[in-house]
Amino acid sequence: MAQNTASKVNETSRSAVGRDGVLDIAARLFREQGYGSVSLRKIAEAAGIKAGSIYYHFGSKDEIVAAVLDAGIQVVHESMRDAVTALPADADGETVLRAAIRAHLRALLDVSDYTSANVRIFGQVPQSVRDANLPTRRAYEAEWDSLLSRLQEDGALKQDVDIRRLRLMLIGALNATLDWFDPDRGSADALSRTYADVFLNGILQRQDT
Amino acid sequence: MAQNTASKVNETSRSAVGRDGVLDIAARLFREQGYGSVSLRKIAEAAGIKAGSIYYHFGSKDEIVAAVLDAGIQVVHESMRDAVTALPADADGETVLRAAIRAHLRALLDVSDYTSANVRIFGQVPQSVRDANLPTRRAYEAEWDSLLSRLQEDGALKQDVDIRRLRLMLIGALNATLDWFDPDRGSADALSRTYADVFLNGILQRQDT
DNA sequence: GTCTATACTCCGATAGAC
DNA sequence: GTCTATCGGAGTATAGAC
Repeated sequence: MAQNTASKVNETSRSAVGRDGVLDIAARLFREQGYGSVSLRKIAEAAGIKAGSIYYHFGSKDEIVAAVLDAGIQVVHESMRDAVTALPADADGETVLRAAIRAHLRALLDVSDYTSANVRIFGQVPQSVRDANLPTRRAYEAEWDSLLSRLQEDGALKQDVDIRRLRLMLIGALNATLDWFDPDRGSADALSRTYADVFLNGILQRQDT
Repeated sequence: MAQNTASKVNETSRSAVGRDGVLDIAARLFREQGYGSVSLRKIAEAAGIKAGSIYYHFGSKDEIVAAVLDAGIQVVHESMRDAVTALPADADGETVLRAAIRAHLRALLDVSDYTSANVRIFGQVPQSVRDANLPTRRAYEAEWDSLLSRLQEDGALKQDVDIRRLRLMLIGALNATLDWFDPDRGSADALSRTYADVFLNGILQRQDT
């Protein structure tokens, strides 16, 4: 986010932040403190402006939150899709799934305040804001369902697992890392390997060695 | 919770709720609506009393939330420990783990507004309230670590998985069901079986059939 | 134990000057 | 684009009657 619109940069006022800057700051605060604890006054203070000035850029607090939520899904969606697309066309199912898991965790834990803010505050925002975010979410969920279905049809995944439920389990497990992930105890990439190991092969010691 | 203290029941005022009743209602509202959306006025209204009357039973809103959070962990802790203790002494690792998973999901999804409220609002409450809940949480986490370590020492679990990380992954995955679980699509017990299947054996189609 | 009444704080939002 | 000033509402909490 906050990619500079290089056009029409010659304006009179040189705000240190601008609309995208306010969004960046809001996303960071929402990720750090949750929805209820972040007031427009806090956002404004962190942005170096006054609360009333926020309304030049946004019509309401809901509008800010909605923008943060949508961007959060878009970032992780593109991250996941790009990671899978970048693989060789003949990559096997395990490789594909590992890449998707790594991309999701990277966006969530390393890259994006927007994605982590979305995961953290989605359950705290007003119903109308949640509803507005749903189409974007559905698209990302469909991407996962499509990927998992393909792997199952190729015979890489067990036939008896329901795709929707598997996606809910997988994304839910990955998103839960936000509550305890500590980069000092290991990178997001290393964590993604552990998740892939567990989901792919389980934790039971197998007798057939 | 709200177990009636059968002693000294002969009092003058016959409140329909009492302290435990207020707690029950608060837990349900927190589970349904989250922390920020539930005011003392809402709790009082649901309890059939006025907001000011809450302060006869509790010193502050934080005190209510803290009581709900502690009870939530205690319920799921006892549920899990009882389920494991009730097994035959010679139950194998897989059986033990399945029982623990089922007990956790039952408490979360079927039985207790306190447990579900805890999972839902823990990340939304003031830091001081979170801190107050930590000892109770640590005890439950230690119960899981003890169980998982025992299974690993018995050779039931793979040797290369870190117990703490495994516990975080497992509890996180189970708790995440709260966001999407729908009893119309299958029972909590059935869901617990799917989680056990995935965590124990993974989702990869195995060639050694 | 519950009521009414109220103090105090903070919030989202608006109006108008610059 | 940002400022100051302010409105109306809702929140937690307290005091004192019953």
